[in-house]
Amino acid sequence: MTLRNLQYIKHTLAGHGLKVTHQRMVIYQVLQDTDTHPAAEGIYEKIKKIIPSISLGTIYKTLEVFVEKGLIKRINTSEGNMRYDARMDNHNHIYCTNTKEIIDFKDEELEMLIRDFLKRKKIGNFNLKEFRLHISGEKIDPGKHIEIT
Amino acid sequence: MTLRNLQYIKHTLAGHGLKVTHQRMVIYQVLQDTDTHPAAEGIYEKIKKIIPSISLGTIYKTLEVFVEKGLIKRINTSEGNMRYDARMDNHNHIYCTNTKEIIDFKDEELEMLIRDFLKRKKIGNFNLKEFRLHISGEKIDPGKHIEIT
DNA sequence: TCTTCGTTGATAATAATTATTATTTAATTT
DNA sequence: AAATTAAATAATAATTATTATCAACGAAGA
Repeated sequence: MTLRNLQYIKHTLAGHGLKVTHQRMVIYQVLQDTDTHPAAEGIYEKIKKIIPSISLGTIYKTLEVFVEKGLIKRINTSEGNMRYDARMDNHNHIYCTNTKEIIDFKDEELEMLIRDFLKRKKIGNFNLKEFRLHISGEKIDPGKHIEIT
Repeated sequence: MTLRNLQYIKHTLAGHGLKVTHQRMVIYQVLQDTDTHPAAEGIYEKIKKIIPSISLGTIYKTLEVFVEKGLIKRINTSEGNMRYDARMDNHNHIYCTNTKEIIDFKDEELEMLIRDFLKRKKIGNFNLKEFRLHISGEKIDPGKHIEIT
């Protein structure tokens, strides 16, 4: 965690009306450095290595506050637990039903395609916030990565 | 529940390798007649009106079995509970973040658009099963319906 | 009808999350 | 810089959602 990052994180938290605490800084930093969309428990394990005294309740509370303030997003899953995403730009998700991985997938063309479609297709009495394509299936070799070309 | 439907449901359950029981028939029928994507608790309330002796555990077990056999689908949500969808054709979902409603939205053009895109965009080491567009936002008047035109 | 085996209902157990509260910490005031 | 205030944290209890267990029951075939 560089000094530059530290300042940036402080600024981000404060800018969202949050009191800057060590716990929040570390949690936010760890989320920023993760693209695996972890659950609370997984985040807890990572943070414990940095702040051994952290409480699981603090993780939950902090995640809730971050979601509320628009710093991170909750991810839609059909599993029994919640997962989080610190990436706030529009992007899609690929779900692997056996490894439970959620892989980011950004594509400008797809985004334009859908955005354009939705512009034509009017949804009345509804204030559209965002859209995301959920692609689901199974990795063929669970040990290897998915490759998008 | 007409006699015709009864026969159809029996056939559907048996056709998926399930023993035909009164509970399963009623649960499947109710799911078929619902497009609100209810949670287990909501389904339980509906079924209790028809089979007062039903147990919540039976609802959960039955839903699990139905999902496993491909009769219904679990829906991805960012809430703390699971929701179910008996509609098995490809369609998309509109999420209202304040009423927690999930509204079906089917559009052939959109489907073609995405299907065509995915055909060009190859995802390696991945066996694609399905895709769905998740649209989220808020109803402007929560008392009224969303209108897609 | 009898038998078999899966299903159901009742309930206990577990997992995930939220709530509570005393203590600690950051920010504010003096 | 010390004192004050208000909010955040840690520890833990409580709640919610879901899954597991098991005796009794019911469906389907012999």
